[in-house]
Parts: sequence; C-alpha cells; structure tokens
Amino acid sequence: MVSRELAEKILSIAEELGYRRNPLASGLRTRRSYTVGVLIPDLTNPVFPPIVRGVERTLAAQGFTAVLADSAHDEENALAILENMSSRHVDGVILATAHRKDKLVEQCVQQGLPLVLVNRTVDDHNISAVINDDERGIRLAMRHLTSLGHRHIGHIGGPQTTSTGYTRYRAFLKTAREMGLKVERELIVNAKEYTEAAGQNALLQIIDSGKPFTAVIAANDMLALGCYDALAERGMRCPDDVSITGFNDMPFVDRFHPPLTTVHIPHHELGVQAALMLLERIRDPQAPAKLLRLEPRLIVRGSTRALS
Amino acid sequence: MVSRELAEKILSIAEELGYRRNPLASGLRTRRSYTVGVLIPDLTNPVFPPIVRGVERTLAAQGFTAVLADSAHDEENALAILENMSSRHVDGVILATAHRKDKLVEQCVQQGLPLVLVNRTVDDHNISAVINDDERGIRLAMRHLTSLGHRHIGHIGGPQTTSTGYTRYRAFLKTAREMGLKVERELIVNAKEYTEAAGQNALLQIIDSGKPFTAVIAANDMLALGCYDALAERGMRCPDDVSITGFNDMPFVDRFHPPLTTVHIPHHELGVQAALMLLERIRDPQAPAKLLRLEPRLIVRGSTRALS
DNA sequence: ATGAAAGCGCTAACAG
DNA sequence: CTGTTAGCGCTTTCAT
Repeated sequence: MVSRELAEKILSIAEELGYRRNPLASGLRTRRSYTVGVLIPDLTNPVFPPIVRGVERTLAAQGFTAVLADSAHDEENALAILENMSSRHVDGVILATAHRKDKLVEQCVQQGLPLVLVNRTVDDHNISAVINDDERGIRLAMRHLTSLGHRHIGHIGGPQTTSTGYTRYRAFLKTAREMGLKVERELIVNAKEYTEAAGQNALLQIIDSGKPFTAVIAANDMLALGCYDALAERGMRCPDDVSITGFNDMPFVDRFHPPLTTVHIPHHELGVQAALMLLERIRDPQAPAKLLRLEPRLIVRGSTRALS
Repeated sequence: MVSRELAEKILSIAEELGYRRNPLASGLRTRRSYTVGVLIPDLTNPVFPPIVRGVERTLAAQGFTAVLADSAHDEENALAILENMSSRHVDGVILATAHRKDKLVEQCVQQGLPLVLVNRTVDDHNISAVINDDERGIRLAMRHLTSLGHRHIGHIGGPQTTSTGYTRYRAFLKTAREMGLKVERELIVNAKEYTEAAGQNALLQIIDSGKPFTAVIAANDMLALGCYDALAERGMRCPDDVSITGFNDMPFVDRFHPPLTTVHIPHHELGVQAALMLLERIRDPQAPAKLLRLEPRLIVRGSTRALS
C-alpha cells in the first residue's frame, strides 16, 4: 500500500480541490452520525447556557456536532424531540431535563441509545451522570451559617421530583442533625418549582408560621431571590434580620441587593465532563454506568451576616 | 390511486408498527437535511438564549432540527464551524455573530447557503436579517432623558464594527441634533467590547474629561453595568448624580442597584422571526433579501431620574 | 396508474 | 494486498 505520508497528502490535496466527504452518506452506511442530541428544559435559565457551551465545544473538538433542543419543561415535547433525535440517528444524547423517575431516560435505555445525564440525575443508579455534589454544597452553606452563629435555620427546598431538590433537602436534614441543630419542621418548605414566585410563597409561609429563625438556605438562586421578595413584603431585611444563601451562583447574583451568598457550581465543567463521558459511552456502550460528582464551593457575599 | 384518507391511515399504521423514515437516507437523495445551523458568538451572554430558544422552537414546529454552535467570539472557530455545518448539508444558517463586514457571511453567499442574520446585521443590504430598530431604541431613551430635563447627555457606544454599536452611535448623534442638544465630543466614548470592564473604562474617561453631564446612554446593559462601577469608583451616585440607560433588558437588570432603565428588545421574537424568514428563504432561495426591524420599548426603572 | 429500477455518496465485504 | 462491487434507505425516473 502507500505510505501514511502519501495517504495524508492525497487527502489534503483532495480537500484542496474542494472534496469534502459527505457525512450523511457515510452515516447511512456506518450508522454513525457523529451527532449528539442535547436536551434542555429551558435555555433561558442561566444555569444551562454554560453547560451547553461546555458540551458543544468539547463535542466539536472531537468532530461531533450538537443538536440542541429546548423542551420548555414539557414532557410531551421532550418525548417528541427525543423521538426526532433518534430518528436522525444521533449517536447519543445528553439530557439536562431529568426527573428522579424519568420517561425519557427509560425511552433511551429501551432504545439502547447512549445517554448521559447532566446537572440532575435519576434514582436509578445504572445511568451515567455528571452532577454537582449537592450534599457537599448544603454542608458548606450550613457550616458557613452556623459559624456565623445561626442556630435557627430554615430551608426552602426545590421540587422533590428532581434529584437536586431531593438531595439538597435530605442533605439539609442530615447536616442539621450532624451539627446538633434541632430540625424545626415549620422552617422547612419545599417549593413546587424553581421559580422566584415559589420561593417567595415558601418563605412567606415560614415567616407566617411565627416560628423564629435567623437564616434560610434556599435550594437555588431563583428561590433565594423569591426570599428577598418575601422579606421585603413583610418588612424584614436581608441580611440584617435574616441571612439567605442560594445555590448555583447564576450570573449577576453578585449584583443583587444584597449580593447573594451562594454555592457555586462549575456549570461549564459539568458540560465538558458530560460530553466526554458520552463520547466514552458511545465508543464502549457496554461499559458500566459512571457517576461523576463535581465539587461546588461557597461564595460568600452580602446576604449572610454574623448574628449580633 | 388511493384516497388521501387511506394514504394517511397507511402511514399512521406503518408508524405504529415501528416504521420511521430515515432522514439521513432521504436527505442523501433529496439533498435536503431538514437541519439548520445556528451560530452564536457566546451562549453565555444572556441575550442569546431567548433568541436560540425562539429559533429552535419554531424550527422544530416545522420539522426542522437546530444544530447549535458557539464560536466563542473567534472567527477562526466560526469559519471551521460553518465549514462543518455545510459539509453536513444544513439547509440554511442563522448567524448571530455578524460584524459589519463579515467573512462568514461572504462564505455563505459564495456557497449559496441560505442565510439569515439575527440581532446584528452587515453593511451589505443584500442579506436577510431580523434585528431590533436600534435608532428607535436610542430615540426612546433620549426622549425619556430629555423629558426628565437632562441636556448634557453622554454616550457609551458599542464596538463600531458591529451594526448595533454603529447604528446606536449614529442614532445618538442624529437624535441629539434633532432635539437641539449640543453634541459634546468629550461625552462620547465608544467601547471596544460589550463588556462591563469596557463600559467602566469608557465612563471613567468621560468623567475624567471634566466636562459636566447628568445622564449617559449606554449602548447595552453590560456597558451600563460598567457605568455603575465607574460612578461608584468616583464616588458619584446613580441616579442621584447621573442617570443611566442601558439597552437589551437582560434578565435581572431589574434587580440591579439601582434597577436599570433600559431599552427592551424582543429577543425571543427575534429568534422566531429569523427562523421563519430562513424557512422562507430555504423554500425560495431566489427571493430578494428582507430586513425585518422589530420594535423595542423603553422600560423605565430606577436608574433614571428627573433633574432637580 | 402502478410497479420496477436506478442511484444519492459512501464504506464494507468481496474477489482478483 | 489491491481493486471492484454491493447496498445502507430513500426518492425519482422510467417502463409497463
């Protein structure tokens, strides 16, 4: 045969002459599209863009192309999108939409479609996922607040149907006990959605219970923002009257009033690692599922203060 | 032949039986992939997610799939991405990366690839685009400030290599003249990038020129944010000492301190219309280029105040 | 009007 | 080891 050198030369000359191989045709033959589906519940939520960016850039670096879709939080939508992606023979899928029990995930395993979850995971441990270490995050927030002297700490939990909401809630309970705090049920309310309004309602409910508290750990930044609103509505002040912590470290939370103390999640890295893991999975679909938990860190800003 | 009714029945039964047509194969034959490339300079910039979402959702509604890529503001990157997209036979491309003179755009027209620009456009009027009416936006801001009694108004312009930066700058000049304001050169500085730091430097330069002013129109929200920083650095206050307006109405600017008065751009609609326009263009590639300018509106918040 | 056949561009399997 | 051929799943064209 010809030398590698010559082969390369021929290929490059061919390309200079304007030849480009047709990935559709080659995919038709090889059943490989070098394409990956990325499904997001809401691109407008600022945690997802850095994830998508991480995914897309590392995919591109390996010659893969990202097909993006936004399910708008709608499962019907998501199912249709997944169907479409699989009919287009994506080589694998990255889902950021997971609920603890998830039809989409079932669908994928049933079809044998390589799959990696990002940001959230499912209860089923047999699915590969790249997530944040939420227990660690809650512990960081808790330790920060207790070191500031807070003893009566509330929790605005996220939707318990998501791994993040559930894990953070469980971690709150566990950590509180470990630290010898009395867990006060009136100070814990789980929001139905990760929205500002839901956070506001939840904290209002806690305030109106009459049970005294000096700090609140919110399961995410949007909920924390709602807490700001609730405090304002009841004439209370943050951090003077109550300290608040968030989770995610979305863009601009440092410009809030007060700047939000929150748990930073390495979203971009989440995306990078998810893409890498999926590529691995595509190459070896039989390999056992992996769970990668990235380390969060606490960003202390103005919404928390020592008890005077 | 058979009736339409029967035909549909057969098709639906076939699908129930598990048949799905293979778009790769059909695309190979028809040279249509029902796929559209979407190129974004930086997904992390909050103006783009709603655009992408609008694009993706309306594309999906018409059976098209969005291939997303993030060029990270790098033209080399962008060229490679475009090359990859065209080798994958996307039916068209939506570019949000345009500069007034743009290699990518040239590349597309040269290849005869249907193309629609979104958010920004190029100087060449023969390219279809969906953008904001920037002149209108500046006029709204200007009128607001003058109605508040401001006469000495500065401008932090955006990069003049982008249509947004250039158009807003020209509109500032034009509107100022129309309203009988003296255009004071010391009060106009064009930033090199749409970043907070660039905005800060620009306003610092204006402040340090010594020329008195009571209001500033920034060419976008990030620049406006930089203005906040510059004022703080010089011990001045917004809106007490100087009023500031932004452009874009990014998420959370209402939570800034003070909440930012800004020109709202219908980003989601920009995306929807761009997708629609591209679909049209794909169906009729010979049709003349269209320019669609969507109406902005002014959102008055706390960063502007009447001159006392 | 219906059905058979050719071919999109590529790669895998097959002779030479 | 090299060169040829068949066929991936579809659409379109051409006979019937």
